[in-house]
Amino acid sequence: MKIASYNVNGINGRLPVLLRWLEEEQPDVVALQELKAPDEKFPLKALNDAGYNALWHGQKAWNGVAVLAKQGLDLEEVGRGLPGDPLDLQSRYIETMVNGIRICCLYLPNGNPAPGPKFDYKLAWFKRLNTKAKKLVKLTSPVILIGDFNVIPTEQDVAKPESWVKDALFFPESRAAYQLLLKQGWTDSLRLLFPDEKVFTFWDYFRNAFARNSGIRIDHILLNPALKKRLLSGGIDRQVRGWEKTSDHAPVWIELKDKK
DNA sequence: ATGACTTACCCGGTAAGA
Repeated sequence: MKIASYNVNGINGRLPVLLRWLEEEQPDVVALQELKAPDEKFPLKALNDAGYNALWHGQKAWNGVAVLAKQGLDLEEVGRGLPGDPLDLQSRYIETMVNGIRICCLYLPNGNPAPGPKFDYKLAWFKRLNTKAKKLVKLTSPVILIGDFNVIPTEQDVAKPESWVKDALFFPESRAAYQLLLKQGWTDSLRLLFPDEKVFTFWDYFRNAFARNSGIRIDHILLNPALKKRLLSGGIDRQVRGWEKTSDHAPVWIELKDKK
């Protein structure tokens, strides 16, 4: 089973790109972030026609997450939003089950400018995620934490570390929170598969960053111990970043061994 | 470089992204 994550940066604005990628790569499950669309504007028909069922948690103009699963797979919602904030106004988390695998799709706050209230919100949201993740990692059933974490974990995950030191994505507090998460027992699947390489999932629109491969790795697929042993392969569909009217992120994916 | 790009909003300037 092939499971992918893609920050689409506007699901309606990027719909042709999303559909082309689904057609070419045929992922079984997709976690989407940054829908930038309210629930009623989610392009369900186009996705159905492309062979996918969907569950989504949208919001006007910003944020928004969804899980797609190929028709024929069993897709069910477990819940949306994280505990710990009574208002929880931003649509950044949706949890689903797909054929027995718990898919937890998240879009962690960016947090810039840092320091400041947005950075405080990022760290608070991260703390809520880690509280939730601590329970999930212990499950004996398979669990995936997948999405745009807006964290550059280490210097290996950025082309030019010095140009990101004043950015919320690379602040010590953000990196520390991600390390705390891993310490719970999660496996960063792409880093496990590419231990010595610089691989990126985001290149900004400025300064011709993609052509210069001046990227960062911020989209992550974390596996609990029950799933780690089923990891076969993975990669980044970086060609998608070179398409017309594309997102500033590229899709990232893993392939899992089918359960006996 | 409170820069540069790109998009959603409502209808041209602001907010947000990373």
